[in-house]
Amino acid sequence: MNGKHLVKLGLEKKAIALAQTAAAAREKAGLERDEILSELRAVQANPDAYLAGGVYAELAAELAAQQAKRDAQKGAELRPAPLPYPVWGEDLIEAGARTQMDVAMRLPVSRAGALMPDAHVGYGLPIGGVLATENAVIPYGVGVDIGCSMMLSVLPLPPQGLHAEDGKALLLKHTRFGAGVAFDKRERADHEVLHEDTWREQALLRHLYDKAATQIGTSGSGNHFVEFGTFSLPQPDLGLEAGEYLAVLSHSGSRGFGAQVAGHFTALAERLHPGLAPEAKKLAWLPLDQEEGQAYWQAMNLAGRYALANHDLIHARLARALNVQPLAQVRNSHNLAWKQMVGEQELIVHRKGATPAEAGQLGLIPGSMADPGYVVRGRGNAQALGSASHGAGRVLGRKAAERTLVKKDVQAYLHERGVTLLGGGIDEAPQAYKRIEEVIGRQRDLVDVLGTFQPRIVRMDTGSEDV
DNA sequence: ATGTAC
Repeated sequence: MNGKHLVKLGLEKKAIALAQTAAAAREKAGLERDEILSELRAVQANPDAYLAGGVYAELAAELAAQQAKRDAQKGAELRPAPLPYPVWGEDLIEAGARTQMDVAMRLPVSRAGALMPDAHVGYGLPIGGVLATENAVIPYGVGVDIGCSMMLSVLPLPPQGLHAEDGKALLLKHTRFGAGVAFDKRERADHEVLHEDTWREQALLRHLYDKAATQIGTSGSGNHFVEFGTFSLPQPDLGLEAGEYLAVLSHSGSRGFGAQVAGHFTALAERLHPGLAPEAKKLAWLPLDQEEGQAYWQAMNLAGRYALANHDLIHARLARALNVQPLAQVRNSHNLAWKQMVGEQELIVHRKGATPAEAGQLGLIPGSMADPGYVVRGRGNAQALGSASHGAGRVLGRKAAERTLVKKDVQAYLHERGVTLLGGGIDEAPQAYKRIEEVIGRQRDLVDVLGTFQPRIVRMDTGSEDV
């Protein structure tokens, strides 16, 4: 018996060495070469039957591992063509976002999807993408800012009840912006989310608890904001009379805590799918029936609750400072995955920059620092998987905005609309966004508009170049 | 989006 006979069986290097050892033992036991080759074929055909023990056990283990790897590669193969998916506001969507959605719809775990009219390019799934998968959750299908969300508090005050200078002072005192920011220990608020047992159920969560506790109630950077403005309600709704109210609108996420959860599980998902095609690398998933998928699901939902807790504290501080109780509140997450019935099947519906819009569900779709936000009620459109856009969507990337836009034009835009801005970079200028009126106009079959919010006093993080 | 290290 020599290597050639084993190569002919189709064995690889490591398996050949193991087969040679086993074959030598069988020769010693007095078997002929043909008998041994026949035994080896039997091991190859069904390695699992030889795992328990005997001369072929090690070879069988190697062959079984190779088979498992081949199965995993095969399970990671993309479909040759994307499953079809509907698009809202196709004329508003750049080609790159379509290309990304096409790749997502070629994943073997994908079952349905939709693209919202604010869609633009992101990492993995495009922003404005909705993707339903079977027994799989994709960390980059949720996004880096897990649980990123909106909240509105309608206050029992007239819109003119707060002067710009007073509003500015309140925002400066009660909100915190910037990467890495936290409240001083003295000012730190508590929230029930910090008392959940969940934090103790994973090493990662235990590790991130202190960061989460120090950053709770803060707003972060990028497109996050807290603003006072005028809420206009043309018809009675939300338990309110029609009219105009002073209101607070916030956009915030899960801060450093969520970002680290996202980073950890994205890396884990990529390691689990080494055979995934390069264009789909950032769409690596975690099987929900395995430990890794369960762990992400638990951490993701905690980050979702934590993000909403941030809003709770922001709104509570401002309402308390004004000595009022909100008349009504609306909130929704727009970066998260949900278990949802799609047809007859329970699927994992990822919304990455998409507002849940099941029939009757309330949601908030902001425009920009100076454009109106919309308070909406979902229409439960099944083709959109019960979703709508999460905002206007970028028309210029951050760098393009910095290159193209001029401070003076942004200031004029703000002035025309009577908006006072604290912080805010040129990369967040209204001109960097699609026209929210058009984006809303493209999704009349997804949501009904019940009210609008016009920003008046806006706080954001200081951008690379201030406005 | 985060806040550190391609």
